[in-house]
Amino acid sequence: MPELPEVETIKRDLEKKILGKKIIAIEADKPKVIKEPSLDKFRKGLVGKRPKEVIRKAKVLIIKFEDNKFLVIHLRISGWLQYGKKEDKARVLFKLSDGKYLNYMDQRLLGELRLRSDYKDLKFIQRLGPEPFELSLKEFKDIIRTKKTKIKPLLMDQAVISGIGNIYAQESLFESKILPTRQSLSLKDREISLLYKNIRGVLNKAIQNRGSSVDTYRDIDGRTGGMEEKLRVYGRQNEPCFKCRRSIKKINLGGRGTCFCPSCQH
DNA sequence: AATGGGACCTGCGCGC
DNA sequence: TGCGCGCAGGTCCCAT
Repeated sequence: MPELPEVETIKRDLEKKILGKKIIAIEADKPKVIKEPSLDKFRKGLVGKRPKEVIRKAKVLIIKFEDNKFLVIHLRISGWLQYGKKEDKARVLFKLSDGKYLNYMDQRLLGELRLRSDYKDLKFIQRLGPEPFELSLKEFKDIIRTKKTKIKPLLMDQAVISGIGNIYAQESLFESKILPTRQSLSLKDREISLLYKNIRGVLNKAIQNRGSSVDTYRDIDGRTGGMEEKLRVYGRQNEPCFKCRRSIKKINLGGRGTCFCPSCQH
């Protein structure tokens, strides 16, 4: 899915555009993405209600309504939200009191929508580890030294650290000159410190640039991000490294494509 | 506990 | 042009 920076961008835009606007009607072209409750109850629970708060927890987007119910949206890989006119490709469509629409877009239909009286009791929320911004350097070091696994899959393990996905794990490791295949236990103290700094730096830069649109992700106006042009290693296999000009390589790690510079990263 | 594979889905680019 | 394959920002579940 969109990673932490993309979801944060959506959250901030939604706060500006939909708070206080009543839901007038809901159409579901693909009701399967609504995981709970039934479509009928989902519709009855939301029509007539106004969103009063938008929350982001790692990569999960949560909209709180005036009756204190929560619409929990997990965008997974290809989910995004478009505010404005009605979209033909919307999987679920929320008609709003200002005459506009909030379209739930999701090419691959892997995303999930839930209407619940709480979100904190959801299993996948409870299992989330701290976000990078919630961690002190010391806590980060302790985490890195706890697990016996390769550093890249570790960074992407949401139960350990939440919010980092496949793009920003690669970017953070490239900036830190650390090979994605390194055992986390082998990282030197200064490498962990550098990684800590670079994870925050990469995520902050991505937020400032409104996220990466390398594929289906768009902001709520349907516009691309801006970070995709500033990515330094993701998707650059066979292209020259920005630092040393040698060829970027791509391998498979834990089932995910992983780009790195064999010359700069150790 | 760590790791690998498959599942969930659609759609794109590529080679033949 | 058509077809099969691999691959895609995520995560869960199972087997080893």
